[in-house]
Amino acid sequence: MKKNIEILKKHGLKNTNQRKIMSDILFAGKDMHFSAEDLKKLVEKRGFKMSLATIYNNLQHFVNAGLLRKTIVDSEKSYYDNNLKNHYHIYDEADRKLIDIPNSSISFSKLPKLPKNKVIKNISVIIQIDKNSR
Amino acid sequence: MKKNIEILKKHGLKNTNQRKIMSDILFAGKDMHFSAEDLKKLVEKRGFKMSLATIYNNLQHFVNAGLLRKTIVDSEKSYYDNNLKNHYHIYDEADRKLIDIPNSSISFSKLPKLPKNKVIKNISVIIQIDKNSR
DNA sequence: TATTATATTAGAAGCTTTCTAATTTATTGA
DNA sequence: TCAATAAATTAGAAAGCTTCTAATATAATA
Repeated sequence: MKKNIEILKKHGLKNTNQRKIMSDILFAGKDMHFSAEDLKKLVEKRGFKMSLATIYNNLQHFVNAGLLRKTIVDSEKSYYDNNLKNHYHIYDEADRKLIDIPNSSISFSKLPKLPKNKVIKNISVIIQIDKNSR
Repeated sequence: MKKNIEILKKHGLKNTNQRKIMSDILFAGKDMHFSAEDLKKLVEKRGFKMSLATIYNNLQHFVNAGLLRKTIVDSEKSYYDNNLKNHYHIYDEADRKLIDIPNSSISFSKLPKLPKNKVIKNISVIIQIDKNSR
């Protein structure tokens, strides 16, 4: 896919086979949440081999370039999100699944005063669902 | 401190030297955020030795017993919080510090509809402060 | 207080993530 | 266009964080 190569170039990232493979999966247009290991499995499913280290390194580059987001959900593992629109998450502990919810579905009527000179970068809201509910 | 021993007993936790040491630090009445490694340093500062594994194991037990909370802030490490009152967090990326903010300082005017039969366990709000603001 | 059952400790093992030397890709100049 | 040089990338190895489990300690029972 030519488009993906151009996306990489535009962000100052060298165009390598490994990145092309990752981009084909990540920028196909479907919203997804995944760990590095998840992505490795998807790469292998397509018949390619790639070191997990390479996947980690490139995910970091993609995040720095603004092509992906690293989400804060779980303290055991890092998860990435290719949905760049501002949004919140519902996290279901039972199946460890993250569900995107649009920005418009949560509103604040009150927010705290910040320390002097501090600026909000992001507000992350995670609604945890009880493991025992079903 | 006798009180801490009783807290442990009340929660079905056996009374060991290691837990007494941890309790003396954690339940002294001061709100704190810390990692397992942080706590190990505090233990050593008091002149005791304890395996990091023991600290991890016991932190988990304390969380299960409802004496501590595991917070979701950083995907690199687990952080614990001895403040059990419902509250939210401001996370300052620059110095990697968490600041507690009381429940009353944030209000929602709108929350999303949940999937059928699912019940909210917790809403975690983290306000990330921009690294470059000062 | 001795015996049996249960829980805890901490070294070792297992994940997840980062580091760095070898390699690949891009750039420059002829 | 092609060789030489510079810069970035790959992936094995190392490091860091967390869990597992056999040996040990604590609690329960008689």
